[in-house]
Amino acid sequence: MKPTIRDIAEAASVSTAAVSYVINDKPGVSDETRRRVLKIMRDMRYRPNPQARGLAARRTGMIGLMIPDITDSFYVNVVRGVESMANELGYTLNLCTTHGDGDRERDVTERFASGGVDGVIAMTYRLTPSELKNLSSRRFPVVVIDNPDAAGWVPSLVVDNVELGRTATSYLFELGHSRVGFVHGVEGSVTSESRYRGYVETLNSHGMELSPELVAYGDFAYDGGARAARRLLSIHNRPTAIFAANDQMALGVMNAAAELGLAVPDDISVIGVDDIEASCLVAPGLTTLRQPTWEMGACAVQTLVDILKASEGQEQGEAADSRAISKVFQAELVVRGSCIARQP
Amino acid sequence: MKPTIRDIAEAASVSTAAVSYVINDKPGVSDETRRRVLKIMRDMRYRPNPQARGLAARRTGMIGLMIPDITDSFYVNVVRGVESMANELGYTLNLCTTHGDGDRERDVTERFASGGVDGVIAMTYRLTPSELKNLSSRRFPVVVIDNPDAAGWVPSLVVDNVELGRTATSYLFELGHSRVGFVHGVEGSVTSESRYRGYVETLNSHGMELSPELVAYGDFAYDGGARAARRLLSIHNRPTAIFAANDQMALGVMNAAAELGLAVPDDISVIGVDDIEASCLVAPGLTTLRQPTWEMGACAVQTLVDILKASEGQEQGEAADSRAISKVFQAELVVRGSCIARQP
DNA sequence: GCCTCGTACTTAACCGGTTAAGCAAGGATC
DNA sequence: GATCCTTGCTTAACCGGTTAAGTACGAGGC
Repeated sequence: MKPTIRDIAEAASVSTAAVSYVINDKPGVSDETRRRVLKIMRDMRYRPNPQARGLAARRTGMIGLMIPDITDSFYVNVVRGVESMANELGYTLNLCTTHGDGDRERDVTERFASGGVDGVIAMTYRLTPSELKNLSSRRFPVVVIDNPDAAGWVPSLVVDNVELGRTATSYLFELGHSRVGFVHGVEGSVTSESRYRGYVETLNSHGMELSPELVAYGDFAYDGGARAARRLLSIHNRPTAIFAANDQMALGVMNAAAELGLAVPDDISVIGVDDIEASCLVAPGLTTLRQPTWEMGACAVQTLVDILKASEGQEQGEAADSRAISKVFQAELVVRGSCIARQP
Repeated sequence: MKPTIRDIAEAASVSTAAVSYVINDKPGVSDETRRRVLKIMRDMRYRPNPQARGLAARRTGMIGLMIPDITDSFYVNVVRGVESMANELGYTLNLCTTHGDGDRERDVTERFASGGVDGVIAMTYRLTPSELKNLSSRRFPVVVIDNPDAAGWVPSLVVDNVELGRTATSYLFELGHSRVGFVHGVEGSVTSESRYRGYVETLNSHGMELSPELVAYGDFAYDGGARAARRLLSIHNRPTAIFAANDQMALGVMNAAAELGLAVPDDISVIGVDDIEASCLVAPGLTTLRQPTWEMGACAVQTLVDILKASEGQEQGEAADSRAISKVFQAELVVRGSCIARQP
């Protein structure tokens, strides 16, 4: 059987308390005893039981991570950041996927909150800000990523999608394109709407009016992008560049263009968002906007752990500075071959 | 503060033991009391503390999941299967990525074994079979996925990569191709070697000799595939079809071919393995072999939980049927546009 | 009427740690 | 020499559950 703290205590002829102090690097043990105990722990291959530790110390050393879909590279990259930082800070991850189902999200958070984890990093679009707010407290922090609605209610990390839209559109303008199409994601998506706003703002700042025939709806998937492209590219004064709200759609646009006999980038430039793996596996490579997903994941853990650390000090529980910290991240342009200067 | 079992017991005027019996659906409580306790639990929004439960019952309800890389779609799809089934069976997941680092793998399993989880599902190529065997026991089962070396030592789930190689190669032969190139992954990869064996066997069964100039090494990545393709396609009697050991390389092959002025599939057919997202986002779509990743993930959990259940009965610990169950899965051909019958 | 047995509980030990409080010994302070 | 800190430990309560063993009570058998 695995050795327990009692076995170690016995072997070292000290009390379990002393061993506990050694384990946790607390004062009150002489250097000599400390060394002896450490040696015995090593010799007996002792590892404290995390459950018992957690129970007594009221911490689990685990962070709950809730994402809609582990297939989507956006989330996956956030997970990587979370994993890295969590690991560095001595936490371990409890992963749950929700498939964007609100009930499942409630279920999972409930389970998390019931003592399974010390805090939660959530990517959710279904839970309302007040639900999140209710769940979250100083001793059970919830950090939300990529949900602008939650900002102000709970600690949040978001990408500035309006600015992202501006960056993408400005880039195309700088290349000399003036008729730029836009492909939305699913209708009602806050993310897509924000990118659209950046698009419109940039048009306006260049003294242009929005042409409704240059805007189409996709569904964030390849086929939707292709459909939208067939629409946009069949109008009489067709755009010379298309900005799609994500890469899957952008790739759909590229292939639909090819089917229509239009070469990318010579006849039409295409830009996407996300920098998914496929974007550098196609020819020409897709120019896109990379969101700092890894960084956000890492930052989320950092934020969570900071709150946890802060709560250790004061016993207040709720009071004090309960305003939610929000952090805004900017996307970065990744230039590949799918956009070129407009042919004169 | 959150209610504990004592609060419930008090509110229901029974002992904590009675409440525990209710929680765990055990006999020894009258229907009336049971109902009363259940109602109170609901009213007080009581959820038993998983740590305390685990400590007392010697189970955590968690499964450790160790994968090399969460970016690779093969692993991700396994994770999805694991997640689904674990969820269904009432287990929660503890995810760790190792980046294929042996020390980290040892570290993680060590941590898992020290009481964090009830069992482990591991995708590892660094730990030796005997290390795995040592780690694994009836009360702490380890199920290994995709490591043929481990089969026979611990319960294992593997894909029949030789058969996969045969399927891919036969398919190309059936389309009339007789000069078929092969692109290896990194040198020494068991997976790649197995696929290669299937390739060679199929050649032989069609009465052909292996032509060494038709075999090249990639590195499982896009660039390696492209490099290999440039080699294979520049020989004087070039292949009419290429079988790459994974999709990333196959896409590299496709693009390199295009750069050389060869059309896919008209001049050259290409087949890959894995069915990554990009494979259906390119034009033409990449014909590939899909491994039953989801199914393997789900099956791994099933196997693990079966062993756990079985161990509850007998107290033997080690003895009895300690032979490792192994299960072999077959890949499935996914036909898209990148392979066509050889032009006469 | 007594014994036995099953049912519906309760009691209390235990899981493996943490931690507040207590205490003995030795040195400094006055 | 009595008092007061420190230092270095030990004791024991506690975290929130589970579970073996014990008990009280009513029904059934003889």
